[in-house]
Amino acid sequence: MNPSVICPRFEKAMGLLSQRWTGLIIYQLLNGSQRFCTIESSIGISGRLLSERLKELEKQGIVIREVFPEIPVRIEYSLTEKGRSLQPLMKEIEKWSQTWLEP
Amino acid sequence: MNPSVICPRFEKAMGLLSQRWTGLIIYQLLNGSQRFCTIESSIGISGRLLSERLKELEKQGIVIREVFPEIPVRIEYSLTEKGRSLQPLMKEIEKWSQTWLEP
DNA sequence: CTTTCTACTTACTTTATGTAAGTAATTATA
DNA sequence: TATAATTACTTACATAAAGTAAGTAGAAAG
Repeated sequence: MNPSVICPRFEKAMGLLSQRWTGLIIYQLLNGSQRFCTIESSIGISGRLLSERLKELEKQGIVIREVFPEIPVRIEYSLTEKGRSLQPLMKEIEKWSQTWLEP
Repeated sequence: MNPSVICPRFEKAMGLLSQRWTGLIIYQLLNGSQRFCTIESSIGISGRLLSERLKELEKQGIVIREVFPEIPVRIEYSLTEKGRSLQPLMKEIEKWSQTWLEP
């Protein structure tokens, strides 16, 4: 692998999006904060990877994990401002897919 | 893996974008048609994967491969209309990355 | 006649993803 | 009371995808 010539920020963004499940998790969270098992069943990811991805997205400042100390505890994941700012991008993907892909 | 509840077209589009290198190849080809080795060195992908990705993108109708029977032969890859229609999406990624990521 | 270039392919290693089961705390059901 | 279910994970292992390096074939250049 040779060094690339493309803008490093763009490459980084692509690196994020090109990780499996990352885009779908963000897309799903654009509907509002959600619990682990809700995300899991809505996009069909396994717990193992969802856990891994959410940690990574938290580290990137895209997702926040909130613990509500009720009984039983409730844990919710939601988008930060940085995460929500991905909405126009997601809309573009939606638009393109409606125009150019079959279901 | 459970069945997902997300729009299948959106999922398909995400599946495309979330394959490593695919986005960068398309981004690169938005600058105009290019030869194998040019794409290879501009994004830093290996020949093995570039070959694989270009075949897939051709199958998806996003890229066309053209052979110019000169001596020596010249082979160029370019975007179809479907491929070029990804430009607004790419611009959004660019925009987001400029605002929210560090290089 | 050996090296270089282009557009690949093949063989092999490493990393990522998928699958299944397990855990701990709590709650619901028979 | 015992058993099953729920939530938010983790662990262990199998398979698939990606990375690395070398090879190939045809042509041209030194």
